[in-house]
Amino acid sequence: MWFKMSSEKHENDPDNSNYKELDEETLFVVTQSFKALSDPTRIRILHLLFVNEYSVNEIARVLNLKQSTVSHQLRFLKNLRLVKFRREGTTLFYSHDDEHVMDVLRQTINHALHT
Amino acid sequence: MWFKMSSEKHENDPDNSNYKELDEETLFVVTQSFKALSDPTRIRILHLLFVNEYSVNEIARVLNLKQSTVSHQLRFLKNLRLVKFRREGTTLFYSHDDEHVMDVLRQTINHALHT
DNA sequence: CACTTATATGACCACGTGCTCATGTATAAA
DNA sequence: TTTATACATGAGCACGTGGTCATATAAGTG
Repeated sequence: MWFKMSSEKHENDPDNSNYKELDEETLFVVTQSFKALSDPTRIRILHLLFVNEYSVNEIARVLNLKQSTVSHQLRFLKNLRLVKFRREGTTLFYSHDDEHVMDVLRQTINHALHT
Repeated sequence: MWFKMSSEKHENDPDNSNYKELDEETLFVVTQSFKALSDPTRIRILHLLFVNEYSVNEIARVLNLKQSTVSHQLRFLKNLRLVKFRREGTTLFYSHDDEHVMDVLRQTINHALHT
């Protein structure tokens, strides 16, 4: 026996009044997450942080970026709680802090590599 | 018996010369994919296209957007091959065309909804 | 305290992005 | 061919973004 799902098409709902939009807050959160991943510098930083923690200067040296550039981007990522840091003397070691976002990044990189 | 993995830390590679950066093309592709998802209007459009196909005017009406706005964003998404369309008379029906990106979007929306 | 090292921050600038208006193009009907 | 409908496109503008330089702050050392 077959049932017609209301989501199959919208021919029974010509005005599409049945469609449930994303609520504003969800839309904002999702947008922000992807915005964090929409810049090559931030992706390079997060990619570096997949496995290890790194200090600001290490990140700058390995990725050949200015220290201030790295600091700015880390602040951006920190505000979105995608990275965290621990202090050791005057040095700050940054590491990733959002498994879900790192998973999404990992998936997308792997997908890009295998196509 | 325990082995020390080289990826455990980078203390055996102080200059981190062992680190393999993302190649430029992969970085570009990944960045572009996320850029497509980093705008609320584009997310709303793709979210609408999760299940059904929609004409340009339908999208504009349901999401309360100008027709030209929708057209511009659809061109953007089309260039990245995230959507496709079929013609029926003068009407163009758009639908999604990249399962991976739609999956990533679905995951992230669900994650945002459940936190 | 002064001095060094590591990082953060603010001002500025060049560039990118998204929306709107006006207009162009394509298909179908009369 | 004219007219109507659906969609695409270009120009212009307001705003956002990322990098750089200069400078500030913070912690450690002597």
